[in-house]
Amino acid sequence: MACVSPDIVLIRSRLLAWYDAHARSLPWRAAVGAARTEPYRVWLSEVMLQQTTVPHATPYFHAFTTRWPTVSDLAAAEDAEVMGAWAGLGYYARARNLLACARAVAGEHGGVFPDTEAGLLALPGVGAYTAAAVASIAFDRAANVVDGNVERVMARLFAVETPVPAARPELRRLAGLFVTDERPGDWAQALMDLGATVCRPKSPSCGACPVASECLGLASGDPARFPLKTKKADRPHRRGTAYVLVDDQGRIAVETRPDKGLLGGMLGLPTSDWTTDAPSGAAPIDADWCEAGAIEHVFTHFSLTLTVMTARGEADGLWRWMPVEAARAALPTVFAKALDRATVEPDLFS
DNA sequence: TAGGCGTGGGG
DNA sequence: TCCCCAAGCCT
Repeated sequence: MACVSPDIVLIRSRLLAWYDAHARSLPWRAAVGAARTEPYRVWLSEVMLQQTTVPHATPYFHAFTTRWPTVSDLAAAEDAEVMGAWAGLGYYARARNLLACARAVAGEHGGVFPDTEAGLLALPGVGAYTAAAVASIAFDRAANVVDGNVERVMARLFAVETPVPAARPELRRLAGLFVTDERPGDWAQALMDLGATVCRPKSPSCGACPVASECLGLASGDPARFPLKTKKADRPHRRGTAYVLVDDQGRIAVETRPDKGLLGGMLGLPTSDWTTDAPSGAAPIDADWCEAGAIEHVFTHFSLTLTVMTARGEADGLWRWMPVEAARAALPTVFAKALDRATVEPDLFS
């Protein structure tokens, strides 16, 4: 009864038929039967969706496409505008590369995206996945689109026992078995929709899966076991201090962080180093500092306890001073939390 | 190449 | 509460 080997052709036809009936309606996706989505919108959505959920990315997609309707509009934007608009979405190197890519398209390609996988791959912030996704979805080119969803679907269909990340080359090879010139963009999106809605990481709904009969993982009795993973190291903890310095006009001291590294290129509060040991170092300026408490924040590779100090001060030339509402909107989440904590201090902004 | 790089939601 | 994780890319 259980299949011995997944039938590639059968899986393709079943999954494309399932996609025709069950494709998700997403803001960056053309309606069924409509013209293809513009490359700009495909690219923008793909970058926003890197390691990011659809609900989180969606309002940002609307904000960006409203404010910058074309790639040339985006290319002409100020760095600080784009970084501020990205605040809260995370992985801020994406925003720096987004702008660099828009400017490359506007400046070196006449405002038109390259229409080949190789051409796309040469752009900043466009890796193997995004190049393949844009080539297939926007330009209808056959491409092997492999993201986390596709890896999971392949690992289950073929019951791959090698754990990731070691299994990645094999999972990519398996995904490549399905790539043809027939509806390449729909195939890529069908596979990702299946992974997102049916072949989910936890509790997959195999009863709703159009290719369950071909799945060796299901036949094994425990499809959720795939893909196997190697255990990752524990996350270290760091401590630091952030400073909220307020002048008599309700503005706060801020800085633009260096382009490289954590929160690179983003607006930030004055801060100590964040270290494994107890926080050390002097305040950025001499003032009557008051401790407003602490906030907890978790980054990808460490967690952080940030003590928040507040003081009134005079505007000077050492810091940039920004109205608190404007700063709040443009700060990455860790600093927005710290600022919110500071506002519990009575009279700080009065 | 393995590690740096955010955030918020769900089990 | 904690752990996992979501359409990766860069160095």
